[in-house]
Amino acid sequence: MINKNILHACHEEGFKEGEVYNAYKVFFGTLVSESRLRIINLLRKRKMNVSEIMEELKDEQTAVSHDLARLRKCGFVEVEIDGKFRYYRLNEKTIKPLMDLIDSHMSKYCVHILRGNKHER
Amino acid sequence: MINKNILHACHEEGFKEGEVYNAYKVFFGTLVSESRLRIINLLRKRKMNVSEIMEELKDEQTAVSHDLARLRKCGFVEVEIDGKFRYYRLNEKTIKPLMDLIDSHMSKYCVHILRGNKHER
DNA sequence: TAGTCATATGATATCTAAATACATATGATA
DNA sequence: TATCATATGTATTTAGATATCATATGACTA
Repeated sequence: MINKNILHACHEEGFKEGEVYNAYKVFFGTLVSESRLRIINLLRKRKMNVSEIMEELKDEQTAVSHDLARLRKCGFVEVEIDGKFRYYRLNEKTIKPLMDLIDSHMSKYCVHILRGNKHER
Repeated sequence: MINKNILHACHEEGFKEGEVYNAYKVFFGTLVSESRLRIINLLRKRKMNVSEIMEELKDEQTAVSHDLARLRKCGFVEVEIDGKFRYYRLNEKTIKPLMDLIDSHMSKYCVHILRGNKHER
């Protein structure tokens, strides 16, 4: 079920317009982070536990856990507990297709963004 | 054509890994702005010129133009010049389906984000 | 059951980047 | 040439993110 409008998504839940926009800000803000993008990118291949992610990214445990907390909060990833390990997987339903779409967009506009052009009148 | 990986998008263009992630940061950073989200939301309905957008959002001309410049740069919108007016339309190919996907994601997770839950163990 | 491994959470300080505001430029039309 | 519609440049303020450190928890292990 696709919503016609950003606001429809949460309005029914009783949130005000400004609050809904805040949720979108938190959601997109989650992606304005190289380390979180790297995690997402890793998880596109397979599920991984925290130690594996740390190893791949050569990053600190607290940093990785903080990033994962934010990703979880926004529904980018899901956790699966396996003994003392926690395996993270990408949200297949929405985030996987989302990232595919964005990659396809970026394959066209990445260059434009990086070159910093303002106009092409 | 869908890319398997964030990096594939721009690697062929000769950009380094860090640069590619920067482009993604700029892209998503564009969406961490209530005013820009409002503009996108407006343009989902129909194309509009700058004055019309100003009127709808009750915002200053310079503010709106700055926002539009950023949206243009990242490929969210396209311009169509009509005399002294400039009509903006949403990028139909990628951004429209993208926003639909995100809305559908948010209809599920918006509440979770707004409540600020960290965990649901 | 104490220890340790895997992971999460909290708090704060620093740094970056974004919103704001103001000045000015440009291109089209009347 | 004056005015309308819009774009661009830049400095200031301010919010938000990253980094770091300290600590907590839950599970397994000797």
